[in-house]
Amino acid sequence: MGINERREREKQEMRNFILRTAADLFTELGFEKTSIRTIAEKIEYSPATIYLYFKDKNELFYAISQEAFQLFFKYFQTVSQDADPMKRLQGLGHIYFKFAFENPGYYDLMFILRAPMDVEETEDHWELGHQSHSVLTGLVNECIAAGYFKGRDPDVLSHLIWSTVHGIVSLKVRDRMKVYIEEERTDLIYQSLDLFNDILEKV
Amino acid sequence: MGINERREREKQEMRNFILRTAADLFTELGFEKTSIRTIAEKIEYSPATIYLYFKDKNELFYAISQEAFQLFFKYFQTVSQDADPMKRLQGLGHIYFKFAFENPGYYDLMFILRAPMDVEETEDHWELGHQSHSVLTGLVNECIAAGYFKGRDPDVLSHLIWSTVHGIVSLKVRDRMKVYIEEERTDLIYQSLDLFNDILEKV
Amino acid sequence: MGINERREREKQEMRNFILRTAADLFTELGFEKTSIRTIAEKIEYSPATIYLYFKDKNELFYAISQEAFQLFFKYFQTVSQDADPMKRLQGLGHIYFKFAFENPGYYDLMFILRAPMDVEETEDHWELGHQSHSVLTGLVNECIAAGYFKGRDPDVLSHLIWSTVHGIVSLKVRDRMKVYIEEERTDLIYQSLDLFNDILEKV
Amino acid sequence: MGINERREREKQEMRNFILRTAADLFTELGFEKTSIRTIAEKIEYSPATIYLYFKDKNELFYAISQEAFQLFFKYFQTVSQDADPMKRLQGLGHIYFKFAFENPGYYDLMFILRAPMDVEETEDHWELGHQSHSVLTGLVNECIAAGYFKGRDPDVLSHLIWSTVHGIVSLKVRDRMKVYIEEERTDLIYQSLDLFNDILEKV
DNA sequence: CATGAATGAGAGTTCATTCAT
DNA sequence: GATGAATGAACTCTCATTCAT
Repeated sequence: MGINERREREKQEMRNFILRTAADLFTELGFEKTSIRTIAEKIEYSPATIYLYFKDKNELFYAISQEAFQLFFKYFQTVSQDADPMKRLQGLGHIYFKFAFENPGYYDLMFILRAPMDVEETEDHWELGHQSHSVLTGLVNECIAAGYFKGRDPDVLSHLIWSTVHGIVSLKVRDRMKVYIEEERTDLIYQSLDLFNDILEKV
Repeated sequence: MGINERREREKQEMRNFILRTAADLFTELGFEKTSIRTIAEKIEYSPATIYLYFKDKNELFYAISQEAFQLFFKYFQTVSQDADPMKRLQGLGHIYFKFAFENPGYYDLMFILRAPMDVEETEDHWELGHQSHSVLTGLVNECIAAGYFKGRDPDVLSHLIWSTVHGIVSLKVRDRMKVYIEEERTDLIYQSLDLFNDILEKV
Repeated sequence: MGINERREREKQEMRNFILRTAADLFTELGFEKTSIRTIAEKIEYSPATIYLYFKDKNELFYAISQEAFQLFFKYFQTVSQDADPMKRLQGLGHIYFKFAFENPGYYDLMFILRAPMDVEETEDHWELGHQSHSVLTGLVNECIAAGYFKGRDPDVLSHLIWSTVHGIVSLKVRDRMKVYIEEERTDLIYQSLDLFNDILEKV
Repeated sequence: MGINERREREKQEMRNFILRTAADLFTELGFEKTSIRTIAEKIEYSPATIYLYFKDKNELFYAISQEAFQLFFKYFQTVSQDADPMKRLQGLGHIYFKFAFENPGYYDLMFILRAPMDVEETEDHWELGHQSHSVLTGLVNECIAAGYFKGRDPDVLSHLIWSTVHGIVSLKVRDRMKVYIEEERTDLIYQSLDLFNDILEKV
């Protein structure tokens, strides 16, 4: 058993190693331009080796996506402990930004990329996505319980909030801010978020 | 003369035909996965034919993009004549939606796709984009002049507004609304927009 | 009749026009890189037009070759009228150089290019080549009659002479003089020819 | 170790196999008309395989060229040990012929083909060519030291000698001896060389 | 477990050539 | 007589994937 366990562990480590490297490359080069060979070169193994750990590029893609959602969820756990749920909700936007700008490759994968979704795995694949989303809806509901958002539908609220932060992030990530002066773009992003958080209190 | 005119017209029609088809395919498959061959097959011509109308894949991409921005701008012209600029601004969101959902391929190309921007054309290429954007900033400024958005920065406002509608649209277009019940998604989108428009008055 | 004649004449003129242009391009770009389209563009006609005057690229190639040999022969006619055949023979080398360096494209075609010789025309195609060559052999024989080249075979002599000048020219034309200092190359060529001519008298 | 050695050897053999085949095809069809596909077909491998051994068509070309110059240099090493440098110089011509007619593909590549020299390697690429050439200039200088070639410039001499043998070889290799009777061509070549060698003593 | 070797399929692109008008 | 439109065949090159060792 001990031997088998160690083997299993080593196998997992290798898998993770590949995963991390692939994720880095996705971030650096984008999905389409990241080839199995590129990954193989970076991990200093042969392309064939990758196929020992992942059935094909698709499975690799899903595994990375899984990783991404896990990390995303971890970021969400760091939400402030403030008594006021509105404060926490406002902080969540900043956490979202942090994740997106620290892991643009993951973000792309999770929320923008039109990926090969032709596999069945879809069910449990979104599991972690749901969990993260329920952090948001949870906060929205807490806000409502605390007297905010009077008369508003929580689903609509969560959707609007998500859409807004996603919109800000994805215009940036996909380089669509050319109408704004280059030096001011980063500022603009945070000002927009702050403005939105401001408004949130008045909704 | 008549002959030449007809020829010219036919040539333009063919060009448009290719353009439309390519845009559809770009939408369906993404830029990288849309090959000249795929387009050729769909229009039932040989790949070489496409090169009679476009220098290379890049030029084709730009032409589509150009078309897209033109159409986008046309949509923007239909903004209501309401005396209250806030009403007009609120209407603009609906127009934006209309464009996006009636032309999802174009939308993708314009605001989501990571495209080969390695060409020099960049200057005039974004011209129409700028024009459309200034419709938005124009309305925001009018609103300010009319007493709305007191104390707010117009650039931040326009960026937030754009980001929000873009966020709503792109989550939909890129199929990232799986956390919401399928039948309610469309409703949700419009409710979010209405909620946002609502809020706008209070900013 | 008059009409037909004029038509025939015009047709010949067009043919020649194409021929000249093609020859220029061959000189400029080399055989392989000269496409029908390139030629068409330069003459400002459509590619299809060229096929009205030449069956295919091969025939065009042969026609140019024909032209080249004609011109070559013309150059040879300018050989000096010196009483001493040795002087005339020595002058022929310079004429050969003149042709080669004034018409490097032709020279390539005639003496270097591995051309599509898959056609039957071969018989009369070399006719003019033979004529030019017999100018050389004629002079060699005259030299022998005048007492030069005692005990030497005229065929061997003519072949050696031709080979030598061709060797000098083709090393230059095909850019194989890199071992010699760039500025001295042209000089070297003429000095070698002069040296060879010098030697010739002592053979 | 033994395994790795064998693998390495096999890899080299494959590389050489491709190299030889490509050289043959370059000879037969010229550089431009020799496609990767043609080579692949001839070696009965897929086109992609060639890219495992050579980065691209250019590198393949350079590798062949390299090989060719190496072999050429080896031939030159076999020059006779005769005390009289003139004898050795005269022998060099025969060695040159031997190389050229035993390796016409290589010869073509080295001294005739208009190849894509757009790469930077040019410096060390001609290294071996220079070395071979200095064998020639060395002999010429020895001859001068021994009292031959009185009053002649060594550079001009070496250039003339090279040009002459190159001229003979390249008229043959490029099939331009149609003016001479087929059966006598080979003889003619050697007679011209002998005649030239003869003359050399009198220069 | 790891990989070197190989490949089929497909990418963008160019070109000589044809043919209806 | 001239050509616009079209194409089949060819090009170089890349990539995910397989398999014997």
